[in-house]
Amino acid sequence: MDSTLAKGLHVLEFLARLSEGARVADVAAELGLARSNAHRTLQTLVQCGWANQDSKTSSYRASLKLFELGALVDGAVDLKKLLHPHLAQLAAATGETIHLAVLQGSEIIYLDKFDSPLPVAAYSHIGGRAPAHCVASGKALLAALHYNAQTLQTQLGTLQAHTPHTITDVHALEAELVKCRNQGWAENREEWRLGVCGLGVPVFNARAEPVAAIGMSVPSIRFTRAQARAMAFKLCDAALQASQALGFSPVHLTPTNPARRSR
Amino acid sequence: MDSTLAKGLHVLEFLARLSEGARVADVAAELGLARSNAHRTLQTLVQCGWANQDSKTSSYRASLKLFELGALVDGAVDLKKLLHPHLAQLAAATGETIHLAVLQGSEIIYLDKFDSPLPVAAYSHIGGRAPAHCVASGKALLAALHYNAQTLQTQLGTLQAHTPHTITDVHALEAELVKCRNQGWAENREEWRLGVCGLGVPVFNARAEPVAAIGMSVPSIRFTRAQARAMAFKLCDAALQASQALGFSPVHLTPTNPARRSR
DNA sequence: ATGCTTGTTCTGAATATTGGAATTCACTTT
DNA sequence: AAAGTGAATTCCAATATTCAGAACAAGCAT
Repeated sequence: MDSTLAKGLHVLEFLARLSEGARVADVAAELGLARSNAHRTLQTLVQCGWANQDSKTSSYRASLKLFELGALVDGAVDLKKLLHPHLAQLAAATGETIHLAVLQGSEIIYLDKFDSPLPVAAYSHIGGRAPAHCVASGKALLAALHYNAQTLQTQLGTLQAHTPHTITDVHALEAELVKCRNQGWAENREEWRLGVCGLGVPVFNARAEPVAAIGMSVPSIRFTRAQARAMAFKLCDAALQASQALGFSPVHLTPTNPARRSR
Repeated sequence: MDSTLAKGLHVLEFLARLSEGARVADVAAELGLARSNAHRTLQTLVQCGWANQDSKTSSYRASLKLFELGALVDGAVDLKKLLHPHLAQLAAATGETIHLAVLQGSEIIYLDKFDSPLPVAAYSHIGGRAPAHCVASGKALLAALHYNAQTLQTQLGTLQAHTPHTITDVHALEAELVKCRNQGWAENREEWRLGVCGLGVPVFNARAEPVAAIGMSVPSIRFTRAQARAMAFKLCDAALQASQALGFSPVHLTPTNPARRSR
């Protein structure tokens, strides 16, 4: 493994996550490097265009190259572009916070988001992450992937609790996912943040693979059983249309297909 | 300069710009590396989470880490978040394609975009770039920065022509920028893409520095003098409100301030 | 002025990287 | 089934690179 490259990537990530500029000493201290070492690494990042150096304070920050390339990453770019209008429509129809998420290891990453005009505890942003087992989008994707307890264990590791309602047992999670598949959508009842509930439905591509999930975040106040059902139906409709936008065709469904669901 | 880091960054950029996955041999050939060298570099990227390797085909592609960090880059994140609603409103009011851009060297980068429902030659996307001297957003920013011919020359280099209408002389560009400052907005009359015109107005932060531009792309068919003026007024209003959202205060304007403009 | 902090440059010593060859692997063809 | 192909991966000794500490420079506060 190229340690110089690994070190440079860590420095870049450190810069990106910092909103202010970082000085050489900051970087050296944070990553445990010699000052001279940190200095040369930062200079390399600047010369390659991945960071900028403020000419006055000589502090460094990540450049827009990261933004530019981030916007190009495959999987994000296509999904986001194709599904954006569907999310917009759903957001307009429901007035709730809607997001598009994909699974990455044990977490989901939000690719796109529409904020509700109504006051919601806004806790996610585009590019942000959340543990897959705590949120509706994540559970929808895990359910669609038909993971069993064994696979869940290896993919997610220990199920960390984030509220008293978080599911922390793999077998309980497996049972929950079965329920999701049966009812056609996933629910999150304050399992990630207290006061926030959610719904999630998977989106399938032309090969009927679950590639993303559409999620909705709702304050627990507005999340009665009847309201949840009504929202879930809208969400399922939107997700089906989104899947079709990706070339998914419901007629291909077989009894063993993860996308099968009844209403 | 850390050559290993530079090499790794090039590989990462290559992966990001590619929509399909790349094999070891592709990377090696493209960047002129030995296969074993390319292999280790790619493995390092995977281990650090910046790339994924397809377990079937063993091909590599950039991971969502790039997307995640790209969404965090300062300057992009704040501007985009704060100005998004203003762009949305403008897009809704005009029905034209609206974008938010910042200056980066000789080019502008699109931070945000609203597509027009009307048929437009859509040629830009979020994260995409365009030469600053050819587009209205770019000219608005250059004008707001009060660059003279000398500075323009060093910052932009040779002014490449992209259509017969592109301004390729620095002194002509300088004169054009004066005109922009006087009328309060910048225009692009098919200087970047034939058939596409545009308008651009700078957005200022609390220190009255031009930090971004709001632009509008319009097919040349709909771009008569009267229509352009009407749109430009709306654009100026939106840009002023956007500037105020960043803490800009028009009362601070002085006669020498770049933001001064009359209507 | 003087001392403190921080960025940058310089150096030999130590170490990681390099690229060609050998090996394994996954498929395809005979 | 066996051999053949093309690619990914592993190995290894030569070598070029990086490392860490010290020295230097520059800015700032005391």
